[in-house]
Order: sequence, then structure tokens, then C-alpha cells
Amino acid sequence: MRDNKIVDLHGINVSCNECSLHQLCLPQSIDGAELEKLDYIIERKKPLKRNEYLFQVGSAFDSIYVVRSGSLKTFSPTIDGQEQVTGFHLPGELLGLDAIGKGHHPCVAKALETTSVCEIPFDRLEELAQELPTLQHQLLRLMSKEIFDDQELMLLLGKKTAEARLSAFLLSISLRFKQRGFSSTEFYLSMSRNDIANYLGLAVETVSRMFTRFQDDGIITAERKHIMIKNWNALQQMAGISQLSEKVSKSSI
Amino acid sequence: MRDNKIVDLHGINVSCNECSLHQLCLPQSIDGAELEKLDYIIERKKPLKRNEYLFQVGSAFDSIYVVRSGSLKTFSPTIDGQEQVTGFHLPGELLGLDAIGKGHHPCVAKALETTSVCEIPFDRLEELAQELPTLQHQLLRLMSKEIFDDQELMLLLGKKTAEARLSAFLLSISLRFKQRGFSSTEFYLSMSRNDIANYLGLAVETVSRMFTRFQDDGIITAERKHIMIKNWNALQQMAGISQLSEKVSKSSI
DNA sequence: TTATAAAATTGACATTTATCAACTTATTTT
DNA sequence: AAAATAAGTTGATAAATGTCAATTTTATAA
Repeated sequence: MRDNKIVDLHGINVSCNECSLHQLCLPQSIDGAELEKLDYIIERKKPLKRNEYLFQVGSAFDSIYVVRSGSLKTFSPTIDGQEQVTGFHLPGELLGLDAIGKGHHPCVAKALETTSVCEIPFDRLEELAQELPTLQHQLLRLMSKEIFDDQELMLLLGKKTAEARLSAFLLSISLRFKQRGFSSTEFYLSMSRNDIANYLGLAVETVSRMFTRFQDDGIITAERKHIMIKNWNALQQMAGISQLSEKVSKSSI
Repeated sequence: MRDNKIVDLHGINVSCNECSLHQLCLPQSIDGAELEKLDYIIERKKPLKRNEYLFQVGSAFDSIYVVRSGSLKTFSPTIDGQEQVTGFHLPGELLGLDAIGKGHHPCVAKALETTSVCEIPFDRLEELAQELPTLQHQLLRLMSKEIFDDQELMLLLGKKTAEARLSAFLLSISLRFKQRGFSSTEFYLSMSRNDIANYLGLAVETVSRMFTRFQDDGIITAERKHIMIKNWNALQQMAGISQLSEKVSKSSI
């Protein structure tokens, strides 16, 4: 998995400068010669096909990754040989930050669709951050955002009812798309119902039933993976989180 | 809350050098003159009494905190005026890392008992990290550990049954005590059953019943807040996580 | 100390959700 | 295109959990 050749995507040299995710990513705060330095250390790997792995449990940590397009899920194996999904990763989001401390990845990252990522060798990033105060600052901000987002998700998983969990999940996905300039009311879920159920600590059947119920109530339309949010307020009401939307929209990261 | 005077605890000047949490904390990787610099910027605040706040939702972020003794819970207000507990913080653990990105605290931190913390002004820490590569490295490691731990907890909250959640919770607390040199088989839970239930997304009554069931099955003894773990394997079995213990014990942070 | 309030436990019951099974609809593969 | 496989949906039922109420225990205040 990790022996993919580095390629110029579609024959062009994709630089941070031209990247649509620039604002969300590390280069946000630097420019000119500094940006070139960062650009230089970033490796752009051959896109992953669906079900290919970016890294495996226990594999050595040496890079963090930014999703450029597509999406991945991360999961941990459980005692009974199942997997437990710990997260979904959309364009502009980082992967691998949980591995810095231990030096190896605590989870598996698997592409949910054709997915391309930027690979940033961490030791070189650290060196660069030592040189460039604004880069260090941005790196710390991004890690803080990761912690914040994780806590947001714990808020989601701490909900008691299936209704509250699924609606909070849909809102969360929706807002993440919005942050990246995509529609927040119409999108495709790249993960299966099974993955969603697993992630939310519910049975697949319960998730399926909730989807049909939300649809019957006119709150969403869900045709397979294609979701449209019809009644945002109702979703928020059910999710029962006061500041989910404000929190995220206030975000300046 | 934030206007507490800075005091020398019990009249002695507690330095990082003498701190029992040294190994877990930021100074781990530095020494001598460098340690003095760090020591200099750290403020040791007057201990918080039970139910006092370390920070409130929306309050300006300018410091991160390390718990020296005692414990705190963090929580977010929900739409219906309730609180949702997002974490418990034991000695040696950091607070406030989720606020760096936004510049204000997204949750409330409240002392569960008499609690003392070290306050580390973040801008000064950033400056110092710019000077000292090993400190930058340690800071990144600690933030990574925070992300890792959060994901561990999402694994916990993703469990379907109350049994699995409570046992995973007890194991998690136990291992955190162990990491800090306390007993992993006998400890006091500083949080109420209500806080535990809230955190785990369960009803208080369910938590209470689980405690009695675990006790009847000889897996633990629980006398109010005093917990003794009698059958570690059974707990692990119920938690259904394969590597919880190994993961944590391998931890070199 | 006594009085009062809060926290924890227990029981009865209603509701929700998981499980099992059947079936339909997509998606791959041959 | 047909066959095979996987994913998703729906129904019936059992099990788990939430809710309500009563009670006991512990903590706090007068």
C-alpha cells in the first residue's frame, strides 16, 4: 500500500498555491518562498482506489495526510475480529495526527471511493515549523481543531437515542461539506449504512429505519447515498445540540 | 473564576523539576536552563474548590492547563438547558487544547473535587517552542496523544450495549490511573453516577444497575465512589476492545 | 445534632432498539 | 446479459434500556 509511486496528477504539477483546499490546510498562513519550501516536501501520491488502504494498524508513522478528493474511513479491529469505525475523512481533513505520539498508526485508513491525498513527511514538517513561526502556529491550530472536532463527535455519540445520533451525524456531515464550499443541503454519503451504524453504535436496521422515518416525515430525502436535507430545523431539534451550527460556522480555521 | 491570585502552594515554590508529573508533562524533554525558562512562564493558581470553574464556554483562550491534583469534568450545554459531559480530567492530563483554534473555550471545565492546576500561557509557550525544538516536539506529541485518547473514547462510545460502555469506561479510568503511578485495581471515582451516565449516553438508573450487576458477578466491588477491580479479564471481555490495554501500556508519552 | 437536600439504588412498566429472517434492490463478476 | 454477491429495506419478536415512582443512603446546611 505504501509503495505507491509519487505522480504528478493528470500530468500537471499540483502546487499548494493552486489547491482549492489551501485555506483549510497548512499553507494557509505562509506565502512566497516559504510556501515553496512546504510545497517541496509534500508528496502527492497516486490516487487510492475504493477499498485500498492508506495505512494499516501498527504501520510506522512518518507522515500525516490531507485528503484532496474522495474520502476515507478509519477503524480499529475489535476483539471479535470485527471493525469499529472511528471516523470519516472528507476533503481538506487531516489523517494520521493520532499517530505522532506513538510512532505507529493506531487505526486503519481505507478509501471509501477513489481518493487522492497529499502526504506530508512529519519530520520535515517539524523542521520547517521550527523555522517558520506561522507554520508552527497553523500546525498547532489544526491539531487543536482536530481535538475540537473529536469532542464534537463525542457529543454526538453521547446522545441516547438513535434519532438524535443519526440527525446529529447528518448535520455534522452537512456542515463539513459546507465548510469546504460544497452544498450543505444536498450531498452524497460515500460510506455504507453499515459504516454509519457501526460508527454510531447502532444496528444497520435501526439506521435504515431512521432514514425511512426521516424521509416519511419530510425532513430529508434519501435515495441510497444521495441525501437532501429538507428541514434543517427539525434535524437540529432532534439532534438536541444547541450550538452545533454556530460553532462550526464561526470556525475560522 | 479567572481572577484567582497566583500563589506558591503551601508556601513552597513548586517547580517542574520537583513535580511528580514531570514525565507526563511538557518539561519531559528539556532540562537545565531550558527547563527554567519553561518553569518561569508557568503559573500555579490557587486550588479550585469542588464545583468551581476553571473556564466557561466562550471565555477567551489564553492558556492551557495541566491537572496537578484532583480532577475536573468538561461539558457543553445542550439545547434543552442540560449539560452533556465530554470528558474527565485526571492528574497529568491537559485541558484547553480544544480552544487553540477558535480562541475561546468550547466547553465548561468544573472541578469535581479540590483541584490544583498549572496554567501555561499559550503565546509564551509557542514562543518557547519556537526556540526549543524538543519542546515543540513534545507539545506536538502531547496534542497527538490527546487526539489518540479522544479516539479511544469514541471507540468506547461507539459500543452498543450499556455493559460494554461501562466496562470500557472503568478500564479506561483504571489505565489512566496506572499511567500516573496510581493503583489500577483500586481507585476513587470523583464523578457522580449521573456524570458517568451522561458521559456514556445512558440513564443513571442503567449505570447504577450495571454497577450492582458487575458487583454481583464478582467483577468489581463498588462502594459508592470507591472501586476495586476484581476480574480484569472479564471487564476486558465485556468491553470487547482487543488492544485497549496493550495500546496504553505501550504508550511512551 | 437535626433538618434538608442531593445522590444512588431498586422495582414496575413502557419504549426503544437489537436480532433474526425474508426479501428487494443495487453492484459486481463471469 | 446473466449470475452471483453485496447492500439496503422491512417485518416480527425478544431483549435491553429509558422512564416514572418510591425508597434508602449520603452529603450539606441550619
